[in-house]
Order: sequence, then C-alpha cells, then structure tokens
Amino acid sequence: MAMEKTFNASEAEPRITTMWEEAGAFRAGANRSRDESFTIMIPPPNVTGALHVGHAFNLTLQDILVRWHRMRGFDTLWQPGQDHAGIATQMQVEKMLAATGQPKRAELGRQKFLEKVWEWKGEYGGTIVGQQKSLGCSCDWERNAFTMAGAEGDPRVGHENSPNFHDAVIKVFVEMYEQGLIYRGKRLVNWDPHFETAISDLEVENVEVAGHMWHFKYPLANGATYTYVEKDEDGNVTLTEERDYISIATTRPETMLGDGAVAVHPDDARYAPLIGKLCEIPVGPKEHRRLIPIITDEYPDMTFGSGAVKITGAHDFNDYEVAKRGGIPMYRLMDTKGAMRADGVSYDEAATVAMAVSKGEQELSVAEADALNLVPEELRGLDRFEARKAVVEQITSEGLAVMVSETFEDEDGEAQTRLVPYVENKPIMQPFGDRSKVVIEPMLTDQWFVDAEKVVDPALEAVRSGEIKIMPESGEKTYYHWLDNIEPWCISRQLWWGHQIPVWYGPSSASGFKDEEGNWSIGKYWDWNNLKAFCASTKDEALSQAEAYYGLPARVMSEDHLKELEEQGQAVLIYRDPDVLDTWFSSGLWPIGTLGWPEDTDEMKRYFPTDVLITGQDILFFWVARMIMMQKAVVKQAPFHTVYLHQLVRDEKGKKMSKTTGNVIDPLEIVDEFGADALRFTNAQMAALGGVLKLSKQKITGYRNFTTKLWNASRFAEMHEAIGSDGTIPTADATANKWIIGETAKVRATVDQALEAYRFNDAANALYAFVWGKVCDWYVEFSKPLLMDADDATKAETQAVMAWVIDQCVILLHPIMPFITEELWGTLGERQKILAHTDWPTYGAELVDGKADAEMNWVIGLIEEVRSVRAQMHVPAGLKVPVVVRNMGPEAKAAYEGNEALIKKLARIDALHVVDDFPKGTAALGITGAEFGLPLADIIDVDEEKARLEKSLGKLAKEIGGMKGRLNNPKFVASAPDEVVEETRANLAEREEEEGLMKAALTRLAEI
RNA sequence: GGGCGAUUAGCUCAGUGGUAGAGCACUUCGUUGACAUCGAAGGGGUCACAAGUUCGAACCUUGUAUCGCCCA
Repeated sequence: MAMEKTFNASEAEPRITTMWEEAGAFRAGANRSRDESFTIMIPPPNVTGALHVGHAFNLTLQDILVRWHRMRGFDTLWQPGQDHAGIATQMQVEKMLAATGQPKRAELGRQKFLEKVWEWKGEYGGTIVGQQKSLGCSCDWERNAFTMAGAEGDPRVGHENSPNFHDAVIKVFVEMYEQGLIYRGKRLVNWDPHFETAISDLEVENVEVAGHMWHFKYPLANGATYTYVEKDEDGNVTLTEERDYISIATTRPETMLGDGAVAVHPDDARYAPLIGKLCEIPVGPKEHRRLIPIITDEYPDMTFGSGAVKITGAHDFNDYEVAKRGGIPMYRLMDTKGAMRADGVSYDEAATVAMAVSKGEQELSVAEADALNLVPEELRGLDRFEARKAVVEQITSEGLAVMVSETFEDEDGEAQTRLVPYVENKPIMQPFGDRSKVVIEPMLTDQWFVDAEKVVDPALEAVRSGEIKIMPESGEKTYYHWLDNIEPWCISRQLWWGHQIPVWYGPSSASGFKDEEGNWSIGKYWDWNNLKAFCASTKDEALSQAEAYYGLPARVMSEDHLKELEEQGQAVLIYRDPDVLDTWFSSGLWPIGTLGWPEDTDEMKRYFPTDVLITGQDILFFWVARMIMMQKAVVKQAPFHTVYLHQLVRDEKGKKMSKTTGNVIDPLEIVDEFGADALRFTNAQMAALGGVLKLSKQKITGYRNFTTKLWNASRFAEMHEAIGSDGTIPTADATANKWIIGETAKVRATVDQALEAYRFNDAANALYAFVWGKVCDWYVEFSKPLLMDADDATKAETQAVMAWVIDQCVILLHPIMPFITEELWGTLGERQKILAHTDWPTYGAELVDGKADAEMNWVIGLIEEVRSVRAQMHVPAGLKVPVVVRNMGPEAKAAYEGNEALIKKLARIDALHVVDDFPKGTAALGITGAEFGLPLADIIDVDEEKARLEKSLGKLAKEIGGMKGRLNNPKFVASAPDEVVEETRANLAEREEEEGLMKAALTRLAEI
C-alpha cells in the first residue's frame, strides 16, 4: 500500500501515544540492557497549571535525553508529577466556589474547604498530564507523584502510586527543627494583603509604575537650628541656609507613622552637626508628636534626594536592615489586610511609650514594639492608600511640606510664580503579588525560617568542587553570588492548602496550673509571646513530648476553641500551628520524595542521586539551590550531577509572552496545527546553551516541512522496496553507497557528541543537515539511476543501503521527533521492537571510506559546477548538453567513470567527449583533476562568461594571497601545527590549479 | 547602584585561535521518475568600536559604546 504524501500528525500522534502507553514503553527500566541508571526528575508543574511554551521547551529537552538513554539501554526513569501550589490552588478553588454559588472559604472552615480542594484536584489536576503526553513526553506516568500525596484527606486520585510525600516533608521539618536548622521568629517578609499570607520573593513581581516622591520637613526638636550648606563637585558652596528641619523624601508617607529614626550617611558633612539629635515626625496629633533620633548608617545615598532617609523598620526591607543594625524599634502599622491597625492601646499611650524609647528611657523587645499601635485614632482602620492621602494632606496643611516655586499664568495671562509642595512624579518600582495583583507590603510578622546560613556550605561546596555542574557556566557565578549572601528562608504561609506545620504550642511553663484553692486555672498562664513549641511528626508524639515537659496530662485543643481555654480542665492544652509550609519547601524534596524516601525503597537505590535537572534559569535560587541545600542536609548527597538552565521562551521579537500583549503562542495549538514533532524539533534547534529563546510560527513551519521531507524520502524508499533493514550494517561496492554509509556514521558520532554535551541545537542541526542536505539532496538522487537503471546486484545493494540509511535517520531522529519516526518505523518494516526501544547505534569512523568520500565530494563538486555554469550561461534547464574534457588524471577518470550515470543525470549531460583542445566558446569548469568544459559556442555570452571568470578569479586570488602570505611567513611554518600547514599547502595547490584553468579560459575567450 | 550576559548576512541566530556559517527572507530559473510543506542557481558580512597578546583573532586581554536580564 502506497504511503500518503504527508504525515498525518493529528491522526497518528494520539494513536502512537496509546500504543506506547499500552506497551508500558516508558516504565522505569524499560528497555534496560545495562546497569547504569539515568534519571530525570520533571520540574513539577503547578497542579493548577496548563502547558505553555516554556514547559514545552523544557520538556522537549528532557525527553530527548531520556529517550536517547533509554534507547542506549540505560535503566531509565523520567519521574513525572505535580506541585500542590499553595496560593494558586487555593485561589482556583475559591474562584470555583464563587462561580458555583457555594459557601466561601471562611464559611466552609478549614476541613470542608480542604475537601473541596482535593475534589477539585481530582477533577482538574490531571489536565497538564494529558498535555504533556500530547507532546510525546516519555515519563513513567504510572509513577505520577504529587507534593501533597499522603496528606490528610488525600483520596489518591491522579497520583495513585505516588509515595507518601507528606511523610517525607514532615520528617524533614522535624529533623531540621531538631538540628536547629529551622526556627520561628519575627522578621520582615513579603506580605500579600489580599491572600493574607507571607509569600516568597518569586511570587513578587516588581513593576515600574507611576509614583510620587513627597518631600517633607522633619522639624528639629526644641526648635534647634543648624546651617545647611551645599557644595558642588569642586567644593564651591552653592547654598547656605539656616534650617530648623531636616528634609526627607518618601514614596510612602503613610509609613512615616512607624518611623523609628532618620538616618544619614556618616560621611555626609551637611548633617554632621545633627547626629544624635532628635527630630519630629511631622504627622499625628500635635500634642503627641513623636521625636526620633538622627543616626548614621551606610545605607543612605548622599547624592540621592536630600541624603537623609526615614527608617521604618517594620515596612521596608532596607530600613529593616538599618533598624537591626542601629537597634531602632520597628513599629508595625498595618493589619493582615493592609489596613491601618485598629488594635491595641490608644495612640496617646503608644506614642508616650515610643517617645520614652527615643529618649533612651525605655527599651522594647521586638514583640513589645510590634504590639504598639502608633496609628493615630483618626487613621485607624483606613486602607493604606487612603491613609497615605490623609497623611500628605495633614502635613501639607500644617506647612511642613518642602515647597518649590512654580510658574503659572494668572487670569490675565500674566506669568506669576507661587510656592507649591514639592512632589516629584517619577516611576517607582513597586512590588505586586503575582497572583493577587495587589501591592505587596513588607510586614513584620512571626514566621518559620530555615536558617539558610547553616545549610548553605555543603550546597556551595557541591558546585565549587564540581560535584554538581551548572550549565551554562554563568549560572554557577549567579549561584555563588546568591548563596554567599543568603537570607533566612521564610517557609511558613498563612494558607490552608499545604503541609501544616508539625508544631504544637503550649504555655511556657506548667507551674502554678492550679490556683491557691487547688482549682485548674490555665488561661492566665499563657504568655503569647513566650510559648513552648513541640515539634513532632504526629499529634501523639507532640502530646507525649508535652506531657513529659509539663509532667501533666496534655491534650490538643481544637483551633476553634482557643478562647474557651478557661473552661478546660484536667489537662494542659496545646494547639497546632495553623500555618502551612511554603510549597518550595516540599518541592525542595522532590528528588527523594518522589522515590519514596524516607522508606528505603528500591527506587532510591536505583535512581538516586538523579542525573540531570533541566529547568528555567529563573528558579535557580528558588528551587535548584534549595533542592541542593535540602538534599545535602537530609541525605548528605547531591540530588543530581548536572543542572541545565535555560531562558524564558519569548516571541519572535524577543518579547515576553503575555496575555495582555497578545503574543502568546499556545503549544497545544501548535501541536494541532503542525504536529508535536515540529514543535519539538524547533525547541531542540533553538536550545543553544545560554541562548535567548525566540519562538516563531515561521520557524515551526520550517521544521514541519522538515518532517514532510523525511516522510517523502521514506516514501521514495518504500516505492522502491528499499525498506525493512534488519539493522545489519550493509556492505557496498558502489561509491555512492559507501559514501552515504560513512556520512551516516559521521552524523551518529556528531549527534552523540552533541547530546553528551547538552548541545541540543548541534544535534538537531546536524541531523537536519544530514537528512535534508545529504540524504535527500544527494543520496536519494544518486540512488535513482542505481535503483532503476543498474544491474540487479547494484540495485539490491542500493536497496539494502537505502533501507538501512532511512532506518538510521529514523532512529537518530527519534529522541527529537518521536511520533513521525515511530510511525515510519512501523510503516517501513516488520520490527522486533518498537522504535522507542530500538538499540541506538554505536558504529563510528570505521564505516567512513576515505576514498569513497573524496570521490563523491569530487562528483558533487563537478555536478554543482556544471549546474552553476549552466544557470549563469542561461542554458535551458531541460536541455541536455555535452561536456568536454582534456588532460584527465587517473583519479578523475576513475571518479567520472565510476559515477557516470549519476553525473549525467544530475548535471543533465548527454555525453562526455575527450578532446585535445577546447572548441571555441567553451566555458571552463573549476574542477581539479581534469580540465572540464561546457562547449556553449552557440549560446555563450562572451561578456557574461568573462565576468563570471573574473569573479571566480577574484575570489581565488584573495584566497591564494592569504594562503601564500601565511606559507611565506617562516614563523607560521615554524609555530603552526603540522597538519594546519599541510592543509594550507594542499589547499593552495588546489586553488592554484583552479586559477590556472580560469586564466586559460579567459585567454581563450579573448580569441573569440 | 551591584551582578550576569549580548553585539556576526535584511531577520533570527550558530560559530572557544587556522579558508566567516545555517535557517528564514530576497533575486532568477524550474510541473526532471519521493517531496511545490519542493528543486536548481545566485546576491548579500570592516564579525559594534579602539588598543593589546599571537606566526595567525569573530574567538584571548583591556577599554569604550549600545542593548538585554537578574538583584537592590
């Protein structure tokens, strides 16, 4: 049955996917024929996710490596799975609840809500798996893992065989806690006021927005004054002014209420007399204006604004550091929703305490400072942006805004000047929650942290020592830079969907649990700032820890009953931390958690440590570095030996793809339109190490055309019964056959070398050039006379060679283009095994026949030269012409005679005449080994031919000049490697031979 | 401001010391026994700039310019 003219991807791909699945083709260890294992852990996509081009790219590279290793007989595992994605999933489910008119999250309560999440996950969590399959990903899908597997409520849908990831996460937390690597503390974190949780840096998008910079006067205490002097670069005084204030610029006036100090640079002469003095925050009730100290710190930039900055430690990351260094109190101003605080004592009382602190009369612990609400009554409860307006308004109306003069036209059109508050309109970088889209608030809160400094050293060492290699190398520099300056890692999230922190709290002490009358009286002994934490894998363990600690029975109180404490009796009550762990904490354990750790599983033994991690450069810190740190901390091993980082996939112009720009390419649409193979080949082809990834439909179209080309070459082979090789390397007599066998061997070596070095683009380009440029352009053409006009033996030989060559193309292309190749494999022969399990070839240079190689290159050169001259001399394409030759050397004679049929056909020559002299009007061919010419007396255009020859001569002269120059330089001959000198000599000889021919031809032309 | 990187054909990009490349686009020709999702031929480059190292530099060194990305 004749093959269709093109490959029908949309019909074949699902069919082949099913075939692979039914055959269990991708199970761990499938097609294994050797002991070495090869493991890749998929970077787990969010369970809420849908496949985008970045995934498609990333997955293509992984699949190429995995299929390549599987075909080579490695014990191969590509571990798939999904990440539970705390915020994203919670958000998705809340949306669904709203859309379907169900009760809200808060109304449902934690337990019920989590049931809904699990339901949702069961229904939609597998979406991306199907999409990954449609790309041809050869993961062991039966092992699909999930980072929440085994957690409370897990109904095991879609990740039936996942190891109990929850156990692994909890065990690691407990172990790290016990080793002192995890602690709880009050620190500044990125706070999302919409979701009311801490979020990671990764979930923050810094966006440049139009902002304002207000300039305010902070009056000096007690009406003090100083001489403010400004100088230019040369030290000339440009401004002298008596001032009773210090000028402060801010983009966030509402945070002024929480200022703890004003800082200036220690080298800033302008403010030197003010150091140690107090100044007034120009906002809040007059009678309770707070005074704050003027301190020095390296942080302020003397050249920026006034050079003085206000320090609000509880609401700004830079200020936080300054405040820590300078012992400046940090006053939190907002609640979890980003509104100004309404809790605590009155402003008067709070301000009085803060004043005492400023004056050094009192000290506050971090917790005490945090408890103090310094928001004036009239601003309490206001949204932070409303509060900003109010603060600006108050300060300005009081005349404490810095004023500048402005020109305006009065009613009569006269130019006038007036003083206006100095407010700069300027772009500022503002942090937004990537999901909530609200402005992120740096907020001082109680959170759990991994003491990263304590686990960073083994992770740094792993890369420094070469145990782990990061590609491209620039990634290693970035890695060092980040790890050398590592910050504590906030791992708690105020969410419900996630691994709940395995810590229970109780009172710090059980002494005095009974009052004088012997009655139980627990509640008043709770000091919320001084709790005892019990960290344990299970509730029962926590309880026994607590009982041992208190010497009394302990029980876990329900979260809902915190306030009923007093009513409880007969036991110490402890409660569980309601927060959950950062999703990255669990995905940090991905390499071991998916393999069943902490159980001593067969998979851990076989597949860990894994081999390569392929992921986006953007999560080097957030995931890769943390995985290395955690695996090193937990199992004392590096999780992988190679990290391959790639960039973001962009549109054809290099722009980020985004829905708002409308330049998003949907990989699933591409698969529908062009087939998965075309997308995959494009991905491989653009995967230059460290390169910018620009994807365009045009490029994909080109590689779709390539699949068609391969299909049609196979179709040709099929038409001539040149199919069904059994894999035996054929032997050949015909030079063309010998040659293509050698070319195949060469490309196999190139592809292996390229993949060995993760140079996917080199592998793809080599295969493209081979299949299209060698097999289709030349070998198929060469084979035609051999298959159709030659003797039976030659025909049979050529059939065998072509069958083998096409099979090799299909095998070598399989890792990049699995579908069309699997289809061809099935179409072109009766096979022992499916292509995905076919042995990868190992033949090499021994198949290259140097003589055949040289001969075919000479033949190709001759054909190209004839075609070129024909085209330039306007010989009609269909017209067959004779060729004349003289002074034919033995090699040229053998080469010509051995391939006469091909040459005649491809160059459209009807006969070769050996002559002593070229007839007049013969166009010379620049071929070595003989003088060939095209006798074109009737049609030759003398001027055109002259121009052509002169052009060739010009090129030759340039080349010859360069080579002669080098060879005449004794230092070149002395210092260059011998083979380079030899090569140059040989090359020069050939070019000079050609030059001779051209010159002779030019002379003859002059005779016409 | 700090860090990392880029600059090669009209476009997108390979190219780690030895004759400047590919794909696309462009021009001309072509229904030649697989393929018009094709074939043949062709045009097109001071390898950003400057200095240095070297027999030899797109490649190594230094500086300059411009443009990205990440972090502040």
